[in-house]
Amino acid sequence: MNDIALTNCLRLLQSAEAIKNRLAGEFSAVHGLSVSEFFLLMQLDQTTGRRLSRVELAKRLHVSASTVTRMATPMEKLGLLTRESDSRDARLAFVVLTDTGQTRVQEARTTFAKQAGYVFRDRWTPKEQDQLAALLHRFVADSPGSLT
Amino acid sequence: MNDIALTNCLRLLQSAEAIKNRLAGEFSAVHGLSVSEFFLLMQLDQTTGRRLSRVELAKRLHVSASTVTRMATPMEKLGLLTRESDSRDARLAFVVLTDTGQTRVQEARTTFAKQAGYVFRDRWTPKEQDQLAALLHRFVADSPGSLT
DNA sequence: GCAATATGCTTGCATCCGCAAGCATATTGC
DNA sequence: GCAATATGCTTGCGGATGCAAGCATATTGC
Repeated sequence: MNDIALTNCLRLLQSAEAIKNRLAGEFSAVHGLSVSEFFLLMQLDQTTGRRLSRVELAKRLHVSASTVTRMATPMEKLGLLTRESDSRDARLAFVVLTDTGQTRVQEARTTFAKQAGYVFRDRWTPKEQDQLAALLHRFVADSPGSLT
Repeated sequence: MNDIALTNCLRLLQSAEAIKNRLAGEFSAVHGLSVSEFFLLMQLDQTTGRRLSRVELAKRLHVSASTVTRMATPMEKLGLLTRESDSRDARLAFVVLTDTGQTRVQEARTTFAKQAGYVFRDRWTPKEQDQLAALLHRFVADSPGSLT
């Protein structure tokens, strides 16, 4: 009845919803980026060469390839991203973070960290936050886009 | 730079994405319910009287009121839900779980618990799962739709 | 009592996203 | 080498959802 895994699953999903809703509003207002777009830029920023193919990006963001295509286009027009092709494989179309994009994502990261701080600070001690980080690490450790 | 709250925020959101994607597929195939619909039924099942107003349901599910309207209609047609009105306030339109709906949600809950078990069992010991539950409890404790 | 405001619900519109199909290029089997 | 298959990307379509507007009912201020 009160299965522990069921409970954790529900709590995890509900917590994520609450966090996302809380962050989304003011975050986009400040930097002109949605949380999804911010995650895309973060992935590139933490990759050597600041470039990834679109399918790789899709895997890391847990979205479809078409979503990556549609997310990248407007950000290219804003100058945050560039498109590059591979000389050896003409199918590949890399998404590359520009200098402008890097500046923007670092500013956004500061805001994000501050907001995250508010969310966690009132509920958990630093020690408990470390515990939580260790437990959640198991989940993201085996996926390539851990972002930490 | 490596702010602990930022890390936890990212890990929590990424974990939720991974879990949701993993559960969504086979879950809907077995019971004909999306995860969102299952959550809606769960909320009603754990409420005394098995009925909630639409705005209250919207708050607990972290969705808009219009989404509740559009989610409830097809489930009424399937006989899982009924609509009731309040004799004292004609604006209210309660969403009520039927006996059929209760049977269905309990079956679905079994499947959900089994899937959740697979997700957690391989990564965490029972003791660690208890730790995680305690930590996440802080997040959902103050919201009315804790579902636990 | 009546106007002004608030609340609950629904609907039109825009947006986001996944799926499937289509196209281009690469790799494999013969 | 060439056909068959696989891979990467884009686009059309449909589903889901939030926002703002609209409608019905309740409450408040006078």
